[in-house]
Amino acid sequence: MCDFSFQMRPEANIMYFKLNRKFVMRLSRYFLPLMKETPADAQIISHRLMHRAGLIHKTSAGIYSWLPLGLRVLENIERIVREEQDRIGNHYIKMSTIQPADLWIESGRYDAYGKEMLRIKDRHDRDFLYGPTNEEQVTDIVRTHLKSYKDLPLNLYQIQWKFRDEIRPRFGVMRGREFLMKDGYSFDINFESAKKTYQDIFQSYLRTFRRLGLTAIPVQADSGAIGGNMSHEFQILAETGESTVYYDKRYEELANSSHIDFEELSSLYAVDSEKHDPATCPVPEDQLLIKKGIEVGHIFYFGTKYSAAMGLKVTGSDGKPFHPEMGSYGIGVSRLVGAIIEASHDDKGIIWPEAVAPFKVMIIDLVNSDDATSSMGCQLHKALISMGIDVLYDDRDERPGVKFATADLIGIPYHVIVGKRSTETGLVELKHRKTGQVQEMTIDHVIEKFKKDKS
RNA sequence: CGGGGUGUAGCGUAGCCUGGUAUCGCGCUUGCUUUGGGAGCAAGAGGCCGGAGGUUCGAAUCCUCUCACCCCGACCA
Repeated sequence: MCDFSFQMRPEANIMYFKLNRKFVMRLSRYFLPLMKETPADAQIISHRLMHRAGLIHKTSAGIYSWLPLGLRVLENIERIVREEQDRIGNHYIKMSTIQPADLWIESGRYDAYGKEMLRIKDRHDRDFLYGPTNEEQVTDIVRTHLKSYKDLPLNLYQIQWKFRDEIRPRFGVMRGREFLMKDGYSFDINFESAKKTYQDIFQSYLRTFRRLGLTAIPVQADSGAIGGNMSHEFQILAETGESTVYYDKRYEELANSSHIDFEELSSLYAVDSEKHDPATCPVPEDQLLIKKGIEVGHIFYFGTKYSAAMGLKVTGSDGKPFHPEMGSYGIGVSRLVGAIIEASHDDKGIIWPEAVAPFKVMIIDLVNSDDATSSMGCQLHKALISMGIDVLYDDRDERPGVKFATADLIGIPYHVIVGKRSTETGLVELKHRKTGQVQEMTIDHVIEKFKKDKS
């Protein structure tokens, strides 16, 4: 048993001490309901793995609760998305999930939205809805507080739960009815400024997805009556994707280059199967890639559609009121958890990209009963935690095979294996989940390695 | 919403056609042995068979209704 002198309640199934803002996570006390067998209703790999690895619990069709390990991933994604939003000067807000129907009647979408919208009545028989999206609501907020062109451009975003009563939810969190989404809304003084905003966000999205360990292909999407290239879907490539993406080979090199050029990227050919026409496709056949994609982001410019319908006006520099130009920008945060697994797994389980992994390191202590061995695991555990690294310590009384299988299944990027041999040689094994590479080294060496990683 | 299918212990399942109060595996509990890739033996705990009604001496099984869930299609971050 790993003895932390400052621990309060070793038996408690709670986080019980805090050091450098990291908590001790002993697997024997962690709430991680693993499953050897897959629930019969899970069809695709990410859904199965999410259940088996104890990430989620199904509440109802297309509605999930997030368990500790899954929530850590969800919040890591959320954090990265926020950091990238804040970096380009967008403002973080949180709108209510429940909205009055009146707002939607104003925009004309209350009837247009149909059964996908979850409609609710309160005790006074007034009509409300659980928000499927928030254009009306944000427009309402802005119209009451925004008065002058000097307040523009403005971009408000939130990360909030939404509900769309899909006819047929499927694929777990990838097509749920309740889902967590980053939705942002921009307000600009004119088209030129709106275009600049759009481009900034386009680039920011590519950076965001890259940080999440993904390659996203921005695919031209319908921009309705406005036309032009002012609507893009961001697709990440995975065999189980629902859409088929046709795109120029050059995308992959450009998307991975250090600087992102909007004009260059958006001029390349990338469309979905509906838009692809071999007759008019400008890309030679040997340079055209056809892959399955999962849509994880969608951005579009829609001009004054809502500002006009809902009477959002500000005073211009000429003293006259005008309707700001708007756009909206979504990232499917909860969907990304599934999408990342689709893009990154093997037959043993999940392989988390480091940036979103629930823990960075898993210490696999093979012989807990052995004092010397467990103290090696402990020593490392304490050292890594004090460095601010998230560590999950497998101190369970289980056989080695079970521990290895668990570590592989839940996909922690680095495994440190402390075994009987370690006490004799003073060496532990550092294993990289993704490559399977194993190196023997001393504990100090492991600590050094992660120190370097951090800097 | 149209078409197809499934509800039996926490999970995966047998039994249903041919009615007689439920099978097996995993997991869980206890003990002993084991310990570098999901251990072995032994002893246990756990199920008003999705729900309601009906047929019958008797229903997991047959009939009717209902609810939930899954798959294929059209829609969507």
